[in-house]
Amino acid sequence: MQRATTLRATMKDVAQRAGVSLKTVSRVINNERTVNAEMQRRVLGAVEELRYQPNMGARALRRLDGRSSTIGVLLEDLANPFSATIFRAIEEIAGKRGVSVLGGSLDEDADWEYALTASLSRHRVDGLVLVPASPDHQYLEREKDAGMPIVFIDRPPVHLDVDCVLSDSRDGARGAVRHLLDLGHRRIAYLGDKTTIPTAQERFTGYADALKEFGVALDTSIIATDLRTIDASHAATSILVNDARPPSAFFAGQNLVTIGVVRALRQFGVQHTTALVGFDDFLLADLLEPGVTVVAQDVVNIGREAARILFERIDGDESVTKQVVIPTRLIPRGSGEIAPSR
Amino acid sequence: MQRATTLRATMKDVAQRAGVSLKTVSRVINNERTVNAEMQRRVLGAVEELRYQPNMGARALRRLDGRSSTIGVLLEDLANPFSATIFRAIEEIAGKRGVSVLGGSLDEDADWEYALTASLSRHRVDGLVLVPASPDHQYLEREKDAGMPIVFIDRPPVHLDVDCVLSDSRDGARGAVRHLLDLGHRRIAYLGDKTTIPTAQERFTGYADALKEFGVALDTSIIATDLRTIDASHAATSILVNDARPPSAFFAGQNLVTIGVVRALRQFGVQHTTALVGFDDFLLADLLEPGVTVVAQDVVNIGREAARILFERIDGDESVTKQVVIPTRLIPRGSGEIAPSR
DNA sequence: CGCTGCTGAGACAACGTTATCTCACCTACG
DNA sequence: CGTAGGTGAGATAACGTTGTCTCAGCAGCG
Repeated sequence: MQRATTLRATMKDVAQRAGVSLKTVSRVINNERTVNAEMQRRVLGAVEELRYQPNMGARALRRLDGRSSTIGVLLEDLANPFSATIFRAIEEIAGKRGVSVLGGSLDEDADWEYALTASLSRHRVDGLVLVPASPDHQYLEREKDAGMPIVFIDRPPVHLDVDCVLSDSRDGARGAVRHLLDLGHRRIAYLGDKTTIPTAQERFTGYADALKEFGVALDTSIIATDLRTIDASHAATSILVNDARPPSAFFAGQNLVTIGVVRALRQFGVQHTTALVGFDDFLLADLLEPGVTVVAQDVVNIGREAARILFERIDGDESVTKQVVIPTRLIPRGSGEIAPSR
Repeated sequence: MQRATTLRATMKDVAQRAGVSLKTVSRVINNERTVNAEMQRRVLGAVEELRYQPNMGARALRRLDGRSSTIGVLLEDLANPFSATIFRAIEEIAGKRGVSVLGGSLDEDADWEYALTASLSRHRVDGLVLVPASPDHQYLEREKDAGMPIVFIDRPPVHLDVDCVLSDSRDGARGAVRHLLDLGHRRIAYLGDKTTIPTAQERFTGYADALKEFGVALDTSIIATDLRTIDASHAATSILVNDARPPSAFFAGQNLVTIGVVRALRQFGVQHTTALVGFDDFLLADLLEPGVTVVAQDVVNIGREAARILFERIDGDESVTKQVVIPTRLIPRGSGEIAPSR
């Protein structure tokens, strides 16, 4: 079989063509200043003629810093807008530095997380951005020690000391529920994602905080958790809406959950009489009737901040690890401003 | 400076620990059968203890086939649902094979496409999936010749012979416009994306086809192109709606364009009297009032098919290049079923 | 004029793997 | 019992780069 690499020009080929030594080509490619103009010209000419592209793998192997010009980004699900927006923000910053991004979706599967981080480790990525699915992150200590900076997004690291960027979930949720309480609601349902997800816990805590402030007792009969899909949320909402004493307001702890609630409220024709505030904004929320009031996360900035920190670490920043909290913003659009009926 | 790679165990370390030769470790790692059980046990023990992870870069360098276990996926914009869904579908198939995916967004910028394909070439990706922004793809011939299979998505290759997967844009658009014509509409506006995008051209052609079938002449005063954003589409629609002779129906050639039309129709309160069909489905289209009728693309299958073909090529398939056309589907939801007013 | 120091360029080794070659050992056979 | 053939394992080279060492050539100096 033809060796695949024989098909591409190597430094050796360029050197031969330019009539210089291998090392001189390397010097030109790496912009070292100790090469005279004429030789440089000849080398660049040969590079052009042969369309030479340096082999990053070989370079990473030999270089002292071992950098692969590659980072890994593992998110929950690249097809959902939250993950996709973050990926895009990171990719943009990486691209400017000439760094390529390896991306993956974990789907809340811890084993898959172990598999993909191992794969990235084998590829010797220069850094990792992670929205973890696993409950314990100590296993990443080894990678960190091997010189791979890690930045967590959305969920704080457990048993691991690395940087983290997240929304102020608890505060955002508290604000949303206060907003409903201020309007007079006292029977506010909570619908949330898997309770193993720290952000979901935080949001629930914010919900509980607000109720407590107003002296309202938690009522487990109007609290539903572990809702992962539009359908699950739709089903849970349907039951609540048709209860003898339905909640006068809903607080939905996540994107898809919110959409499920919207669908169910409309199905039973109570969307104009039941209040709703959702956590996390989504496209077209303003065009529904009523518009959906949400606690918006600044997703783009979460991604940018994570990328910024990661590259600082890659560039040698050894300062103490930090946790960056990005504030949320309540966007009233109608559904959250419906007062309880008499 | 400490050499970064010194921090990670190498085959040599494993060999030493297990008391065997380097090559024996290599044999175990690569599941070669010519190693006896006892040695294998010792090697695997050492691998475990040292948490050895093979260096893919070094492996790719040395192996005859030069495979990096990496592919590149360059799409329009990873933050938009079309691109994100495709990326996810490809990533899923690649993941099952233990292949990592380098992703990038081109934003219709041809120069950025040249830069990113060059970067992927330097990383020696095993294959490339591309939604091109450039008008001419001959420059990729070199990569193809170097043994890098390429699959185009959504837009056919120009001056390059590679596989391609796309939706039947022309047929889908024709069907959508026929649908409106059948209802009696004769004044149907066309709003579309950049005319340099082949898919946009196809959709316009489908629009023109249908009008011709019904003997309706093209009217450039109700045709707007080069709309790239919700705002641009909103502005164009606003003008048309407020015209002395407004169109009775709109055909929107792309996702964001459709949303811009929806916004404008509602702003001027004509969403229940003006028909609308959009190309490409979007989340919540069914929850708007009226629900938005769309020509849905089978995005997941486009991505899967592209990945399938790419890996077949990587596995050595040398058959003649193919073009796979995935059919579209008209989903009536209300907005497309509004009859023209008398 | 001879020595020092600098500058530009090549020779060579090494990074972490795998491919090839070699060899020791064992089994089977005449 | 001697030899052919097979089998498991190590020695060595090579992949495409970059780091280090070396050296030729030359300017500057006493």
